[in-house]
Amino acid sequence: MTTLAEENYLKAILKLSNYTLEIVSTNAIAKELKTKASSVTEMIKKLTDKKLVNYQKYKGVSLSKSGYKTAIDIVRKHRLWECFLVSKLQFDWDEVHDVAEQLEHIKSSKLIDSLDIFLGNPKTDPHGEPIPNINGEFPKSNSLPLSEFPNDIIGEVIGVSNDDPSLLKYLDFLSLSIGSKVIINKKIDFDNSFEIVINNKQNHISHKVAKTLLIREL
Amino acid sequence: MTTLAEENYLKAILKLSNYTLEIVSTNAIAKELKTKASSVTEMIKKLTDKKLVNYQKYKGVSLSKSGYKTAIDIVRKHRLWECFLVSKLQFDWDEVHDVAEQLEHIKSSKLIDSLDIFLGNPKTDPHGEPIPNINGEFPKSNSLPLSEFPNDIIGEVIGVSNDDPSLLKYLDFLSLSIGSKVIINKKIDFDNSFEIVINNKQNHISHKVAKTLLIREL
DNA sequence: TCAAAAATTTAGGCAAAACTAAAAAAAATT
DNA sequence: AATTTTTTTTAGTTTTGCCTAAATTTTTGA
Ligand SMILES: [Mn+2]
Ligand SMILES: [Mn+2]
Ligand SMILES: [Mn+2]
Ligand SMILES: [Mn+2]
Repeated sequence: MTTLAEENYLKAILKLSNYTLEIVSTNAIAKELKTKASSVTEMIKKLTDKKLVNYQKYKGVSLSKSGYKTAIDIVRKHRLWECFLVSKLQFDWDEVHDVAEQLEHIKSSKLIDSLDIFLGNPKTDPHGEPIPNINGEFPKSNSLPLSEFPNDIIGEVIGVSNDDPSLLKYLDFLSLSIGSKVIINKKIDFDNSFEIVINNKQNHISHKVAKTLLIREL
Repeated sequence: MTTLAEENYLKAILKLSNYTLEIVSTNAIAKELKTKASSVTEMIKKLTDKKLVNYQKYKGVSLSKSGYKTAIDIVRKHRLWECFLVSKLQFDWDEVHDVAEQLEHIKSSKLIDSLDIFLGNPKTDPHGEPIPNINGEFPKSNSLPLSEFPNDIIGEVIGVSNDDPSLLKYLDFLSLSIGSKVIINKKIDFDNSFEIVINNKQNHISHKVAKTLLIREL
């Protein structure tokens, strides 16, 4: 049985490894979890004892098979609960993340699998992020961050890879949502920002924002 | 902010005080929470510091106004989540308690109030127990435990005051559910058991079971 | 009323998960 | 290659919530 703290570490490692079994550094985990490197080292030892990660002193840590499955399950729960909050309880997309951070730790496979069915087996969460299925497999989609998308081509926003409410509220302000059509007019070299057209209206966005927008060619 | 352990203590005290501000003993709490009296004493001190209970050494503990409200909120959450599991996710009534024990600790008043609306403001949970409203008030109902109900009078089962799955499965086996009609034929003095008619079928139940059945005169 | 029994509290520890400060290893620079 | 900087680990504390054993208070009942 995994503790809440262990689950949060596994989830952080999964995210930092870009959802693979790549090696992740102690410092990166500490930063992600807003904790100290020494705390991370201690927890990694516990996770190693439980065979949830592979670890070599000073060399970093990677998820084991079972650690990966555990972490994916938490992401599955997080994203399904976000769907529930938006589609059944009328939450806005910027209100769901913090509650889902709590709900993702509820332990009951019957609960989450019933919820999945109740929601109609959604493929993506309210931010367009893919939901692992009951076997832990992702529907991989062919998208690029807007920051890497070519100029002058119509793209569709299919997701936002960051659940920070301040970002999401800003996107609302820009009238930018899942399904919006965008075209990059111009990349500004000086600060890596972008002139873009969103639903036929001219806008300017920073590199930091552009990185979070997942775009599919139309 | 209350911790999970604190919430479980408050809930236990509320239950043992019969949902009043009555004084409760250290040992009773220890038994309810399957912990040791010494642990209870320590926790009571913390709850006292937080002004959630009133306490005098060796004299027992009672909920304060704010402790009562906090405890009632947890009961409200517990029972609403049980409703959700049964009415939306098709759980059986004996499967919901353990999951609700986890869900009741999710912190978000928007979540629970939206859930209440989503469920249509139910007045009772799947076991017939009353659900406090958004202001923490119970709909008080005029029911008696079957063990105190008079003989030869038709009663209706309106609730079960214990969520133990083994009890609930046994009631299923007896075809006894919320709404069932019952008549006590005979009280057996030797073991305090009962001969009763459930939906026109003759049965025999123990005192322990009879105490959990809440009956309303028809 | 007063000793025995029961209930409760105190004292002293333990494990989980965090922290700070110091030591050690690895990486980057000169 | 040697030195400085950065990263990581170790050592020693803290807090929360639990435990056992011992001490104290209350209750029981002879
Ligand atoms: Mn989220
Ligand atoms: Mn999301
Ligand atoms: Mn219950
Ligand atoms: Mn119930």
